[in-house]
Amino acid sequence: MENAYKRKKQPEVIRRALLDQAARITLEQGLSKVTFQAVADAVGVTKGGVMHHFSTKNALVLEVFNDAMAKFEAEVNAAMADDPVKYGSFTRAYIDATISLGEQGQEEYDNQATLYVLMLGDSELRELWAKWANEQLKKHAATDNTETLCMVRLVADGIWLSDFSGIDIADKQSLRDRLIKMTQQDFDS
Amino acid sequence: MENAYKRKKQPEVIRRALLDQAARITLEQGLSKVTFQAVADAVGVTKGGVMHHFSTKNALVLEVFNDAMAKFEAEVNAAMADDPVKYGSFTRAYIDATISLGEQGQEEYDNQATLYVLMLGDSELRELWAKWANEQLKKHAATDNTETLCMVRLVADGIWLSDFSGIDIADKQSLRDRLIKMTQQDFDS
DNA sequence: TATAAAATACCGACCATGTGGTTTCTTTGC
DNA sequence: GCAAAGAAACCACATGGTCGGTATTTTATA
Repeated sequence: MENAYKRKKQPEVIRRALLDQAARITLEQGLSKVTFQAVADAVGVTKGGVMHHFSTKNALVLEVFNDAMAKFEAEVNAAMADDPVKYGSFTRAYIDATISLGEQGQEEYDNQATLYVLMLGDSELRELWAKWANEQLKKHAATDNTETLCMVRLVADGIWLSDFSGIDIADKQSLRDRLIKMTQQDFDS
Repeated sequence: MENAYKRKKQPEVIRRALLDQAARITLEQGLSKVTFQAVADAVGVTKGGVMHHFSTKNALVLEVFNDAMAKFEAEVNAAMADDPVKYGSFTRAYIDATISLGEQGQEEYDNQATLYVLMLGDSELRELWAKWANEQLKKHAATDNTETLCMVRLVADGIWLSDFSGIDIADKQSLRDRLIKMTQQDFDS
């Protein structure tokens, strides 16, 4: 990204890079460090360049959030498509998308983290998230509405939270297996 | 708090008010709105007054965080003291402290929320939290170390997260009862 | 116990800097 | 040629932080 004016213009590529870097800075340094300048520097563009894509900081953050939400939704949908069983399929997909077993080695990009960090810090984003989540709930009510399945998803959330904050979980793999088992049978009868 | 210079000096009272208001602003408007000026205005004191108690913004936020952690610890300890059964007592106390059943009506001050919001937004606070939490875990390993109990606490975390972000939970009371039941018997045997 | 001294609590004006945002201009691509 | 992509210089302003002052409280001293 060195040569400034002369470089080939690839707005889509730049836009993606801006979103990615903004998300990275959010996670690594907190929302307050997500400034136009910082994002611009990270991508190798000027502040004006960033503002061409996202006219205000709120717009930028909102897009980062929507992007993370879309990725999460895509992940869930993909996992559901691979699941032959209907009962609990959403919950199993949720587990897949939420619990990372990657041990170490840079768990790619944790868009779940982006989602939660942004949402917990801003009440407007929180509302967006709640709306989206409640819609999902309703959408999969037919197959994933039992108390046990709900609880399983809550455990998944809890695991993510612990993981992200660095709290030790004895045997995550075993716990995950247990959760999956809990989705395979109607405990609530 | 009207008369400025002449008013009686009560540093402890002011300090408490500063911490409380800073926490409130954190929850209601986000960390970025927690400025010396805003906190000062909320308490009825000048910026200089705030800075006398907390010399830097980081120091202020750190104190707010420590304060919330202390409150949480006190809440857990109090609940444990009232519990005659040893097995799972920490987990039951954790449930008590984490899951608010207050329906509506201003759930007093949600210091759990303060804790999480601050910690998720700042990696240093996250480390503090992880350290504290892992210590608690170790401290109560004798009575609360089974996978089931761990899972129960994770559900509690999940419930808090859902609650705070506004996601509907079908029957929280019933779920809570179920969690409590899960702490009363050694399912892992 | 009276009083001087030192420390504390707090105010209010000030400053440097970074930030979000505006504008103008150049370059590229169609 | 024209619209989009992006650079570059600019501005207003809020914010974190400094500083010197004043009132009150505590401590030391006699």
